[in-house]
Amino acid sequence: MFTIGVLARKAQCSVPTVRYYEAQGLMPPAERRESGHRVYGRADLARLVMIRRLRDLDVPLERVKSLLALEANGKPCAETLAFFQEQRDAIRQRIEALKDLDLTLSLHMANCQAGCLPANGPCDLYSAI
Amino acid sequence: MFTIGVLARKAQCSVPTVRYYEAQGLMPPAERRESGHRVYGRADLARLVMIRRLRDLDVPLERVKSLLALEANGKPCAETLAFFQEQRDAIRQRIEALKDLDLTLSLHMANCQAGCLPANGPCDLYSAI
DNA sequence: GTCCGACCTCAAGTTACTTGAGGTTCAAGG
DNA sequence: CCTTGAACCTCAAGTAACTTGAGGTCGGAC
Repeated sequence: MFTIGVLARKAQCSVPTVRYYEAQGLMPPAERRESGHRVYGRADLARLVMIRRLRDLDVPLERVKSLLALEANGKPCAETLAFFQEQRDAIRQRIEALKDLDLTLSLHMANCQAGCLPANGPCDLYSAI
Repeated sequence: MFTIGVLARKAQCSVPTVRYYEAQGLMPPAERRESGHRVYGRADLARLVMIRRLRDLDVPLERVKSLLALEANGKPCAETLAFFQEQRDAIRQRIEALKDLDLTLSLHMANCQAGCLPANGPCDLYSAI
């Protein structure tokens, strides 16, 4: 059992974001202390982490919401399985794109250091494309 | 020389986005035909692609703008070099995080297929965390 | 007991686009 | 030549996902 601040830190997001998710129905209404302060448990953290992961992949909140609802309703697994497959493919594509960009930047930086840093002159950003 | 539609397609973004970037001063005011239609060249494409790449890394538009301005002003290269280094580090971290998530999803899917698909029952989303 | 950091609510602001309305322009076919 | 549908134009308004701000309460260390 922990506070919203601790929850947010563990899930790597801001406190207002957690409250926002609750307001949007992505997180269940949190239990409260007498004082009105929210209290969270392990399940809440798990759910929040999952939301954040999906958001990192740019899955819209609405889709995250319906996916979580799907799980809660105990609907057939095939639907979520298909979704995960899709996400995994997206991840792999993204990894490839990032590797490509990494290489591009490295080349650009090498050019930059070789030709332009000694003279302290400008370097051509577009050469990186 | 090509139209805004062709430019957008080549840079993998929408036509309104290109116009938006122009309005925000990220793209230079495009040349126009008599008709008022915008006309673009290779340099424009290069610039737009760079903007999109940086945006894919969640670099805010303001930062993209100042970076491009830096290049245009012919300021010392060290500043942009540092920026690229930073971006490259971010990319590498992101690749690692994505690989991790990929593995997690794969494991989850395997569980899902083994334990839950035959019975067509629900599978626990949180087991993936 | 008091003080500071963490919590509360509610409203408004921000970023980066997207969508819609209402109207020209271009180019391929009849 | 004419027309017709896709692509272009401007300007205003809408959207997603947060973030920030104002104004106030709570908790626990000194």
